[in-house]
Amino acid sequence: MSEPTELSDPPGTSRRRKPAAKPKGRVTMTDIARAAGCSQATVSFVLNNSPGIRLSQQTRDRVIEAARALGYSPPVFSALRPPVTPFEGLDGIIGFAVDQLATSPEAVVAIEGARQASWNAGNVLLVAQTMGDAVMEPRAISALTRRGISALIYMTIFTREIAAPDFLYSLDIPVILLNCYTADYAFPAVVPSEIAGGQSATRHLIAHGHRRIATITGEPWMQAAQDRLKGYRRALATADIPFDPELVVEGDWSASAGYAATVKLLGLEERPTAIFCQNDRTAIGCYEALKEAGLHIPQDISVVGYDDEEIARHLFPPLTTSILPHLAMGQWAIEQLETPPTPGRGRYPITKLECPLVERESVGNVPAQLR
Amino acid sequence: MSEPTELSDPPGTSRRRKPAAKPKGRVTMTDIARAAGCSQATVSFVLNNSPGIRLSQQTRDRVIEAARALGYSPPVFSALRPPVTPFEGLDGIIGFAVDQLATSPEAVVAIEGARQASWNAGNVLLVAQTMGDAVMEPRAISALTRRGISALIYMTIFTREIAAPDFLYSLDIPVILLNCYTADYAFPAVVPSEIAGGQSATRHLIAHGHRRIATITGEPWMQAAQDRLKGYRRALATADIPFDPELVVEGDWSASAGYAATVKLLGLEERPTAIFCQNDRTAIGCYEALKEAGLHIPQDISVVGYDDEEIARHLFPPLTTSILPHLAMGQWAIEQLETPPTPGRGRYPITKLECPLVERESVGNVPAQLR
DNA sequence: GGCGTCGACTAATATATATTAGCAAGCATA
DNA sequence: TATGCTTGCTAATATATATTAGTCGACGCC
Repeated sequence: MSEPTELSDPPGTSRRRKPAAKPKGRVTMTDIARAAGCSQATVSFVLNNSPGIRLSQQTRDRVIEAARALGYSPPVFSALRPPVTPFEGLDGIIGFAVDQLATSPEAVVAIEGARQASWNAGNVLLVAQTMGDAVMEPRAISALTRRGISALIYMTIFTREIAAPDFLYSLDIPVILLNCYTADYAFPAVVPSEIAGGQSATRHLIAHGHRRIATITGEPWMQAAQDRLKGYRRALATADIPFDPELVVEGDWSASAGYAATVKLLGLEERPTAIFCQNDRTAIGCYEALKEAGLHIPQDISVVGYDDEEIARHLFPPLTTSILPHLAMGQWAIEQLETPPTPGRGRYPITKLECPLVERESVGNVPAQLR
Repeated sequence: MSEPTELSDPPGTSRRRKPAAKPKGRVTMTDIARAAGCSQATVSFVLNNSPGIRLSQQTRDRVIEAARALGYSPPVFSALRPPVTPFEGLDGIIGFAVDQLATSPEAVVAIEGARQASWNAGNVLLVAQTMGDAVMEPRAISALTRRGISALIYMTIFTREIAAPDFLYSLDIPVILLNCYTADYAFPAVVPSEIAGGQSATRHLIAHGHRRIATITGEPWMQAAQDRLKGYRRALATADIPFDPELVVEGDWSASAGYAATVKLLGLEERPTAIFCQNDRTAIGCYEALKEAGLHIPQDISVVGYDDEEIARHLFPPLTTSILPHLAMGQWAIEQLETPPTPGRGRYPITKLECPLVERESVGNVPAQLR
């Protein structure tokens, strides 16, 4: 085989072949054999781990090393990637890449939504973490794609615009962005509608007669914080309540910042009758400061949070807060896959999903004496 | 192939071949071609999505359908699976199967531990959910194994003995059990040392002078609840404090059960000076009941929790609790992979990892008047 | 020192897959 | 009605991989 029909010298032929060459792109077992100094058959045995074949560990190692060095990889059969459409009883595999799994519960919630939505289709969700790391991310995603996935959902923990890594563009499967979006609208994308969320939280307070509504923000460079504040202002404007900068205190999403901010608000000449904490942790600190000040929630003052973290329902009184729609976002992402099989690369609008308010017991009407 | 060296009739041979047969296990493109009513070449074109080849969509569909129906799949060169040992600069893939991701944070924590441990080795972790479902589980795991994982970590949410699914035994990669174990000790397994955890939580209270220590259990059928209680009893016994059944109240891990149980304990003739809540949620309810009763923590009464949930540090006062070692368990699982390359199938002892106590501010010395 | 026989491997070959060349049907010109 | 071009496919064949049937040398053993 190696000597092209030149069968004049049987053994020790390896000396020839110097002439560069291997112009054909693919790496074959014969190449590996040459590199490892053994026969193609041996390579086949090693790579397949053929049972009943006895080979020295050395040879095995050499073959494997050579195979790796040459980048040998089995064929993929891209057409066999199962579809993601429901009806078929096939087990598709959907990749879910997220920068971090551990820092906040939202990623898991979105995964849960995606899982639920793909459940009846029998699709398996495979999750990889990119850690937002330039080295790990391609690896993680190629671990997903290498053996064929039907679609990729790409999520970030913080809502933001991203510069999608190049390889996302060259995948030949549908890609859905979750909680992030690209400037070029190249992929379907879904994010929470934080502006509307901030607005309806505030409106809820207004509906209870509050006019003097404070808000404690998150870290101001984060889009979520900006949008929630924007919603707050819109709600005030809609109700013809003048915006009072004194009532906006900058926090950083933490309970201690919530505490400090609340203390500050209570020190105001005319204190607010309601506080919109832009996340639940902030509300924890806020609660504590209010209780210390001897105020009762919601009789004396109302509080709303945001995010509907687990803890919100364990607070006393249970906190009215806005649900981050990550469950729905996960479902939405899967649904996108079901409808059109991705026609070319279009421009997709960014979908925003509502953050519904869960009413619990931390909001009441304005106390009579303050009305 | 099937016609043994009978080369007398070149074309149109397909008419023969009827004789049932396809005894060879493997499915070939020729099989697919026959099923789809086309040539092997066409199958190759379709499956490889060869560029520049024009084929009707119908034919493509038929081929793909046939390929699926026959279960065609590309070879996996098992020997090429990258090792899990650090040094090598190769990106291995480690599979992590867990029954559920969303129900509790522990799964994510264990994953995080595994990720950290495999980080410097450049290994990618791929997570799949089995949902404890007999149909989904094999699919999920085969989705992992099919892409050539180097090892599998199999985790359950609740600590328990499992009957490992058969296919776990026939995998040719290392399998590590996390938070579960099999009766036959066939795999390395790691679980939290709940007995020791319950013991040291109780001992901590004893060390602060408490003698009358109550405990609120979890759901009694769960192993964790049994073990934590066992640890409580051991600590008492060690300190020569008689066990008083009155001081053990059955809960169900929930805050409301914690509340009710605490109310009951406070109604006791001689009330406890400390309460060991067997999880943090129970402690939330406990806190509330104590506060309502006008008791201050830790001046009047001490409380410890278990699990170190996020919320524990936001309680007022921050709750002393035991850390579930899931992070360490995840790391441990990865470390097991690094040491011996799994010699045969041995019998592995179950490893138990400590649940260290985090001291915060909910434990104080016994109030003078009660001492 | 002749004789098994066992470990480690390869030559040759059987099978599977990829690719090239080109056929045939349809249909739009001309 | 011939001409040419496209679409859709296959026969034949080139390449790649899997498997069978050994070869070869190093023991071990009367």
